[in-house]
Amino acid sequence: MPELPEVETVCRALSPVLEGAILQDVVIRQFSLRFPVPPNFHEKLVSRRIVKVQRRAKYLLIELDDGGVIIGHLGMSGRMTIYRVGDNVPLPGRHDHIDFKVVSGDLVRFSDPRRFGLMILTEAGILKEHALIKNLGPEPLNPDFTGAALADRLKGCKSSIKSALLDQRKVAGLGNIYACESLFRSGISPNRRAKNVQGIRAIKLMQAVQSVLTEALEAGGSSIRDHIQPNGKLGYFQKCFQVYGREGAPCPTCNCDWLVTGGIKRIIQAGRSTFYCPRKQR
DNA sequence: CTTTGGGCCTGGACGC
DNA sequence: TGCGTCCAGGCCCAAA
Repeated sequence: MPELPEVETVCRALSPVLEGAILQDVVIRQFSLRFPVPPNFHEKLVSRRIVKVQRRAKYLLIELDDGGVIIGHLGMSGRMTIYRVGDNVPLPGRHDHIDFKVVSGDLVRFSDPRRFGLMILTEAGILKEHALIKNLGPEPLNPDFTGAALADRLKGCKSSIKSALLDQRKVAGLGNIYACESLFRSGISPNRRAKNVQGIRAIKLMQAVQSVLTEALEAGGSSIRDHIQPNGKLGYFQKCFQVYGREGAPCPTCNCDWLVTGGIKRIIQAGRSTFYCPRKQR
């Protein structure tokens, strides 16, 4: 499911429930995720107080009062569901891998049918050096990540700009959907070499990235396939997609005759689908 | 060093 | 209804 806006939505939903809460029990039903859930996961968490819930790139970071940190990732199909005290908590299904129960009676359930997600432990003091964290690029919604900074990071990069946007070392948090949408908004061809996205193009791209992510966040993320917010509401940014998943549809902004042009194209780059308008994007 | 492609998993959509 | 095929928002890792 989740790219930056979806993970941020999850993070914002979890924060008021978990921050300050003491973990009463952690039930692990499935240890086999992208990386195994560590054997001491339960022991390290129970009776600890959660002090902070944060996001870095597409990772959730849940910090404990003893300096422990849970690194969580939702993979492609991961979901967090919040049950407030008194809510009816359904019996766990086969994909409900971990329950975090806090003393107030609230419960957070991690589910992930495809098990590409992960839930592991580290320590706050060494978090920044953790293999999963240390190579992450800057956060695109950080205001000091400018077009010039992006251009600098793309220097010498021989891959396509589309593939570069998916590289978490260059920009953290973009996935296939928001990479496609950002390129469309900025009028840049996904096939352009990344190193040639400089100057005004890089500025426009960075503005597009930030506006797409901000609007998606305001919509509660995109609900395609099974992504829903932890409160059960559907995000609705998928209604705003201009190219993603719209192969053959007329381009929403150029008034070319789409019966002639064929409208939005789908191509494969580095094994991933890219959607774009060849007329608007150069 | 950089870049690409395979693989990890399951479920849903589609064609026959 | 059932079966096979293809596809999916991510990321690690081996290979080129």
